[in-house]
Parts: sequence; C-alpha cells; structure tokens
Amino acid sequence: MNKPIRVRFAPSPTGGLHLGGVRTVLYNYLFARRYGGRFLVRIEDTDQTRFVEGAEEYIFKCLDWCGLTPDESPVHGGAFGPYRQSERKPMYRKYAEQLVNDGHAYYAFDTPEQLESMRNELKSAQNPSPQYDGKTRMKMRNSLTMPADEVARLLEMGTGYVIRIKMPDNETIRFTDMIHEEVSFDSGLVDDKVLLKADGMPTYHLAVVVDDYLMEITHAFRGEEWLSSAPVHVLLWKYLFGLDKMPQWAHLPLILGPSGKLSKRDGAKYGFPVFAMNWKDNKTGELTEGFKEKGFLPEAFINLLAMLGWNDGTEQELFSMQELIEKFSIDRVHKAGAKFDFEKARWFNQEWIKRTDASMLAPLVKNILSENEIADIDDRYLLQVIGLVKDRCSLLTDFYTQSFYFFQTPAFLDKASVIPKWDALKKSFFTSLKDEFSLISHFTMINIEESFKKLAVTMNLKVGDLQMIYRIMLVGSKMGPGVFQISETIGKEESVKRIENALLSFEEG
RNA sequence: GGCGCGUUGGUCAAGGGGUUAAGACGCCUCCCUUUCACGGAGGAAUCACGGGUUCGAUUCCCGUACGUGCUACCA
Repeated sequence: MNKPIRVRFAPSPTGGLHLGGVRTVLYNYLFARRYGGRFLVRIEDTDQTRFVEGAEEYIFKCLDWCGLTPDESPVHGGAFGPYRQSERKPMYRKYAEQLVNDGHAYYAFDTPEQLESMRNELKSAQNPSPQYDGKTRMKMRNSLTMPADEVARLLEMGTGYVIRIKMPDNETIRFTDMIHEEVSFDSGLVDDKVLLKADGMPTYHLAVVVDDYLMEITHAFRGEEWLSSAPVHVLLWKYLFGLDKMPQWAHLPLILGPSGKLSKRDGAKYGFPVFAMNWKDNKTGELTEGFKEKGFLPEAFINLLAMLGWNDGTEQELFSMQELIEKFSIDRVHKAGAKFDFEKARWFNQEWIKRTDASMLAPLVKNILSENEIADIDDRYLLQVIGLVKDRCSLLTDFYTQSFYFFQTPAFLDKASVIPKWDALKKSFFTSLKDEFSLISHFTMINIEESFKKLAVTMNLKVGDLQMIYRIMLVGSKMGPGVFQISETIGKEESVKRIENALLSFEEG
C-alpha cells in the first residue's frame, strides 16, 4: 500500500473557527508534512440554510495567520476540485441511487410534519428521542412500505423525497481508529440517516464518503463528535467503494471549556477567546474576540494547540512548527479530551515573546501602540524599548501597558505612594538632581546612577526611597526595568522634564 | 432513556504489574531586585470507586460512578 498520503480539513462555513477546529487542521497539516503527503481543505457547504457570508474567506485567513497553508483548496486550486461541496452537487445523486438499487438505501416521502408526529407519538421518558430506524421505518411512508408502482408514481409527480440508508439489522460494525483502536457498534441501534436531502444536496454522511473517495483521502482526521456516526460512513464505504479503499480514521479528542464542552459563550464568560481570529456575526453584529487580536503570536497559538492532546514523550513543551513536523506522531495523541486552560495558554505566548527577536516583534508592537495613539515611533528606539520590556509581556497587548512611558510623559502619577514620604528635603534633592544631570555629558545609566547616589549621600538621604520616587516620576507607577535604565533610554531632556512635572504635581498634593 | 468514547494533582500531562508516581501551568515560601516582571531554590497538591487476576495493582479484566459526544432533510 503505497498510495500517496492525502489528508483533508473539511469545515462548514457557518461561523468562527474555534480552537478544536484549528487543532484538527494542525494535526492534519503536521501529519501531511511529516510523511510528505498533501493537505487539502474542502468546504462542506451542503446546508444552504446555514450558509454564512464571509465565513469561508475567514477560515482561509485564519489558516494563513496560523501558517497552515493548504496544498489544495477552492482558493489554492488542485487537481481534485471543485473543493466546495455545493459545486459538486451533481456528483452525489448517482451514488445515492446506486445504493437504492443495491437495496442499501430507500426513498422516503415523509414530510417534516409526519416525522414530527412520529417522534411525538413515540416519545416517552424511556425513549426521549425516537429514531427513524429498523424499528420504525416500516410504519413510515417510504419505498420499503409502499408498493413499487405507488413509489414510481410519486417520483414521477415530483413529490419531495429523501434517500435514507437502510441500516442492517444484526451486524456488528467494527473499524480500527488510529487513536481509539478497535471501535464497534451494533448496526440495529443506528438510525437510517438521510443521505440525499429533498433539495438534492447530500448530507454530510454521503458527501464525506464520496468526496474522500474521489479526492483519494488516505487518512481522515476529525473531531470525536463524529465517532457516533462513523458506522454509517463505514457502511457507505463498504457498499460504495470497498472497505479496502476506506481511509484510516482518527477521531481526535475534544477540547473542553472550563465547564465542559467548549462553546462560544465560554469566551465571553471567562474572558478568553475561543476563535483563532475576530469573528463578527453580521446578523447580530456581535463581535467575538480571537486569539490573534487578544495578543497571541501564531507560533504560540500553534504550540499550545499542539500540546492539547499530544506530547512527544519528553519534557519539551516549546516546539516550533518545524519541530512539530519532525516529531508529531498520531499514536501519541490522547484518547481523552482536554480542558483548555487560558493561564497556560498565556504562558506559552509569554515564552514565545521571550524567544522571538525584537525585530520580528517590532511591527506587531507598533500596531498595538498605534491602536493606543502612540505613533511616529523611531524604529531603532522601538527595538531598544522592546528589548527592555519583552520579558514582562505575556500578551502582545501588554506591550502598551509595559512601555507607554517610553513614548509619552505619564499622565497619571502614583502620588499616594509618594506623598507620605514627601518633604522639603526630598524636594530639594530632586531640584538639585536636575542641576547634577546638566553636568553629565554622557547620559548613561551608570553615570546617572553615580550622580544620583552621590547627591543622596551628600544630602544624607536614603537612596532607596529616592529611587522609588524617581521611578514614579518617570513611569507613573512602581513597575518597569531599572530606573536608571529608563532614565537613560528616555534621555536627559525628558528625564528633567518629568522631574519638573512631578515636582509640580506633588506640590498640589 | 439508548448507544459511543473517555477517567493520573485545580489544569495540561509522563509513566505503566514492584517507582520517593516525572515535568509544566497556576498557587504558596524564600533568594535576586529598595519597583514590577524575568531568573533561581523550595513547598502544598494526583492514580474516581468497588470487585476480581496476581506474591504484588495506579498499571490487566469486569462492574459502578462521573464526564463528554451522538441520538436533525446541521455539520
């Protein structure tokens, strides 16, 4: 078996792309790259009622930001197109009809109302969700219960119908999942899923099998929520193309939110994103924040996602995409779902900020600053500042709070920390300090510190207290790198200016 | 309700018949720093429960509980 490896990500364009989706893409991508295969994206837009404008474009933007470029897709092209299922609509019907002819599927004419009433009649505490299955199908209006000429007549009249799979009675359906190993189902307990809808579109079940076959997919990765319908897919493979052609399945463990299933709400509720990038719902106007906008580096996002359900067995936690490609293996993917922990996610980002060169960070930081009305920044100066503060940022957005005072005189001074210690002597220290500064020809942190301390000793004052006050004068609060470092960076003129400002401000009390 | 899948500290997790049950995040203490971080050194905290199998089970088997997914002409 030397078929070239081909994997796919098959999203439906209905909204934001969340964590679990991106991780599925990532594992697909890593697997393809690891084994020299092809990674393709197929858009599953068979449900016309759920189509969302802009969602497909958004998905590709997210992949782009993550650095997960498909080899084939509706926008990247490829020899197995079209890559949108809506554009493949005419291809599915013949397979559905073939199944009917072979006795594996049947026409069903039940209207939505009739289905509804069947369910209502059968519904009970013991059976809260009655199925269209081996037990009920003979009570319904379909080509199994109606005489052939009646069926032919209805079809001829153009009566609406769907094609349903006829699940066999007493079969055990087994397959080997790359993650869960042997999985088995009793066919009699699975319902007769609709394969072809009344509008002529296939459902996911038919489309995924037909397209995986036509696109020569060898390994199919998807979320574990699909495991329950896998028997339908296995059966379709058996009936249509042969089990030997079926891709190897890998059902990925779910990513859970703080209280169970990860939902869009969790993001809003717990203050962390669930989508890769900002998603705006055009109907409600609601904006859901993405990891990118929250201040994540794509490298960190990829890294943390990779570690949610996989590790290489060593203590290493920080991986670049290249390292992941080299080390990823499907048999080290977990069976159990993982609860997403935003604190750990922040840590990954912090580590990536630390290990990313200031010059790479510069354009991103520039953006953050300009969003906060700090513009016209000198590039060399910016690099210097980034170098000073990047170890204290865990999100890119932290660069503003950690560095704004390098670019503008602080508007707010933490006077509460100064006033109790403030007196005439200290005031005269800072007044004299300005004069001392004017004597310094090279305004470096060493020289600043030296004259600062010399003056303190001369006036018989404690250096520590003064240093704290000086920090508040320059920064506004008790934070940031060394005070003399800051002073050197902003320069003599600005340092003096901030001392004067502060002096005035402290006088006001 | 039925069916599927799962269960090592609060979270991510290594390990897997005999171990002091790794490591990371978070939390706490201390050091560094008269700031806040970074960094360093420590600390508290785990094998869901009950039966087997075995000389010995966290590890294998069976139950139970719990969690989660599916149970749509949605994916």
